[in-house]
Amino acid sequence: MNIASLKNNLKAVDTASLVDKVEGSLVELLQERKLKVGDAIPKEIELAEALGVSRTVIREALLRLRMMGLIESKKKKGAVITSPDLFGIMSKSMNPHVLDQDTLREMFEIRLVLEIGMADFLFQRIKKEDLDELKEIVSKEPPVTDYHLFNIEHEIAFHGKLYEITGNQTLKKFQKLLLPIFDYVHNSGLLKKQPMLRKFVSHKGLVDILENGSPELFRNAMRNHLENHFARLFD
Amino acid sequence: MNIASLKNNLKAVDTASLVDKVEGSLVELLQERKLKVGDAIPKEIELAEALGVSRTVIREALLRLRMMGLIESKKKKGAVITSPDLFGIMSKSMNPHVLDQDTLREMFEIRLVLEIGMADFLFQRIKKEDLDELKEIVSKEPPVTDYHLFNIEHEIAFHGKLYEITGNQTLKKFQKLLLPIFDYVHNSGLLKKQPMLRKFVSHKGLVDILENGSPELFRNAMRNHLENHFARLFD
DNA sequence: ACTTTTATTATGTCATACATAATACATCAT
DNA sequence: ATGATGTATTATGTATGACATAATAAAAGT
Repeated sequence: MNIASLKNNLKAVDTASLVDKVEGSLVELLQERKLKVGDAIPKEIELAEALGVSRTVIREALLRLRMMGLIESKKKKGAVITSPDLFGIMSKSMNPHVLDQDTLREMFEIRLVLEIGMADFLFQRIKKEDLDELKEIVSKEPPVTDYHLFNIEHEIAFHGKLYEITGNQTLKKFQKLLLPIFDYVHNSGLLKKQPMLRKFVSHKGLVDILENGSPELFRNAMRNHLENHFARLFD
Repeated sequence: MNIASLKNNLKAVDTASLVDKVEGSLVELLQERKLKVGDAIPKEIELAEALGVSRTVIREALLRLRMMGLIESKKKKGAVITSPDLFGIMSKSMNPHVLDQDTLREMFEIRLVLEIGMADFLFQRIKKEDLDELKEIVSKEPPVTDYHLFNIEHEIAFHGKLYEITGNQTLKKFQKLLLPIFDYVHNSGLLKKQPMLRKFVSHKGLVDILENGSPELFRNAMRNHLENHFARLFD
């Protein structure tokens, strides 16, 4: 009898650890019973007895759920269900020092993709107050000097506001996550050369288009605005 | 003495739990010593003794690192350092049934942003073989019927290939992550109405532009191609 | 009625023992 | 000697029991 036929007859005994199984059971519990956010789940000991495993295993499984953002546990109240914050989880391992260079560069690229691609949502959801705030930010724009090719904080204020305008909280969180990466990549020797000082479409130019232009115009303008970054990636 | 002045004098005793501290120490250890991927880290007992805490605490901290994708632990070999897979981590909690509706809709939106914004990377990195493959995919495009507004598998094949062409692995993983979400959102009653059957720029049209056009043209074409989805969000 | 003290409770931490899987080493038959 | 088979070792996985600690509720005191 060869290996292949064995595989067919022996049907893979599950190699999953106890914790794995318990984790599965708990996740099921959460989504089946349609528990509302804020509801408490049973105590560790109760779970241990109900599932017939030790509290150790329950605790490890709960820890996993906690890391996934599915629950939060407080000292006395036990654990309560929470709505998972996807990027909050990622932010844990989003440490520039532990990511390899390829990944860092790719995150850098994704930021560019997002800002060019978000145009339609900007135009769909921008309000008058947003426009005013953008103008306010632009009016405070510091001059470009030789030492500081651009002012990081001002960049963050402007571009961050754009993410906010999209009305997409998840996207906004993503951006917050990308910030340290962007900073790191920009300053490390990861990319080919220092950006040129040539100015392309300015922040003010972008605002003008937001006020009077179209998504199409904005996409192209943003692409142009980010030219220095693209140049460092492509040239 | 009021609260404010207290805050200044008492300098925030760290409320972090033991596990929190140990986790921090371990992360430091990983990034300071510049350990290569595949290197083994000390055994649990050694760590426990070195840091002066119980093995329980060490284990919980290690579990966190494992969930962050920083290490992998095997039965005998102890734990080895791995390069964290950001989206692999997220995929753990990326279960449509545990995410709230707003988040789901926002993930849906992000997909649209990405596909419109990725144009420059497509043009920069596409190879002749990629173009051939895209043409091959398009040639097998099933006809549109009343029952199936579009064939999901074909959609995935085509758009997935685009992500692949960007050469951005992280982006590609992101897309894989988004797939079940997209499917779920599309089929659930989350969005306003069924997409219309009107055809806009086709897959073939997109390929033509990839061959002879420019990033600008592609962005606009993709925006048009996705019009049905946008309509469901905006109308 | 309001503050302070005490008791309760569920998670956090510790210690120890044993189970289990992966590996290395020793053994044996040919 | 070689290759298969058994045995020992080792580090993680699981179980158990105990105590610490923080948050809450209940009781006591003014």
